[in-house]
Amino acid sequence: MTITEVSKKYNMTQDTLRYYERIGLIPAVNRTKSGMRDYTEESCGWIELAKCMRSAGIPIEALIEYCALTQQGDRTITARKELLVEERTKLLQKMEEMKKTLDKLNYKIDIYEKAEVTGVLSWEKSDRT
Amino acid sequence: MTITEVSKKYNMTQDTLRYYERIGLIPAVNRTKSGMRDYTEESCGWIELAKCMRSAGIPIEALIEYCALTQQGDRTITARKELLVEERTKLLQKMEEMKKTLDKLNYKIDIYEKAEVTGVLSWEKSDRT
DNA sequence: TTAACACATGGAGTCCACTCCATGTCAAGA
DNA sequence: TCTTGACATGGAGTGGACTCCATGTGTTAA
Repeated sequence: MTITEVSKKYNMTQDTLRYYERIGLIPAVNRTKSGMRDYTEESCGWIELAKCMRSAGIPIEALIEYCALTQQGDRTITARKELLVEERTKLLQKMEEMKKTLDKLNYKIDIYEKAEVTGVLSWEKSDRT
Repeated sequence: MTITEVSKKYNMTQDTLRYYERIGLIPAVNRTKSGMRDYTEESCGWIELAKCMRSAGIPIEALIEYCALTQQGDRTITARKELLVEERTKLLQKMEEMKKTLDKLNYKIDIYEKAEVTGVLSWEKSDRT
């Protein structure tokens, strides 16, 4: 696949695709004799993984590390697993933060909705923010 | 409360506290006659809200807007509610993305754990990333 | 009253993750 | 063959969110 096709498939810019490859977030992509990128099935798998991880805010540095480990063969399996476990822990923490924020948002929206009907903002104690 | 006390209470740097006030993410804080910040209960409420919202990645711009609306009185109640609803929608979307990523992470960690025992990476089809 | 330390301000610097640009090569249709 | 549009590379620029710094004033304990 050409870079244009991949960028359409995953809805990512060509610049981002080249950037990810350049910094080693995905392994080097195959080239045609003339130097054009020719994405394989496996390249696409990496792109998809990168997109998924980045969409959840997993830092680029961790993904570069993971990609590097992968290219060192099966002896890095434990290291890779540990890296992923660590990122999972951080992700879970972020999700908890977001859940708290969601609750706060729901609470405030509820107060505002009531106020639209009654004309009165019924905040709890000193919570007039 | 002094800025040092507030920064300890919320575990935020004084620089961040001043920064938030400077950009209007929280309303202007009271001052002593000599110009030192003197945080009230309500100021603290704003700090807490800012910290909570930012920890979930709500953009600073939206929070500045919300703060500005709040200072324009009750006639902005609907606008404030709509702003919060919009941010809630985005937050929910992010949480879904994260859930997908979490599933992927769990799947991969599982494969790596099995590989540590069996010595074989049992990826599905072309999913060797 | 005088070190030593807290606080204030405005502006510069940093980090992350892209995104854009200049310049040059390659390819495919008129 | 010529031209136009896709692709390549290296490097510069951008936006968001802080974080640091220089300089000046305030405060307080010995």
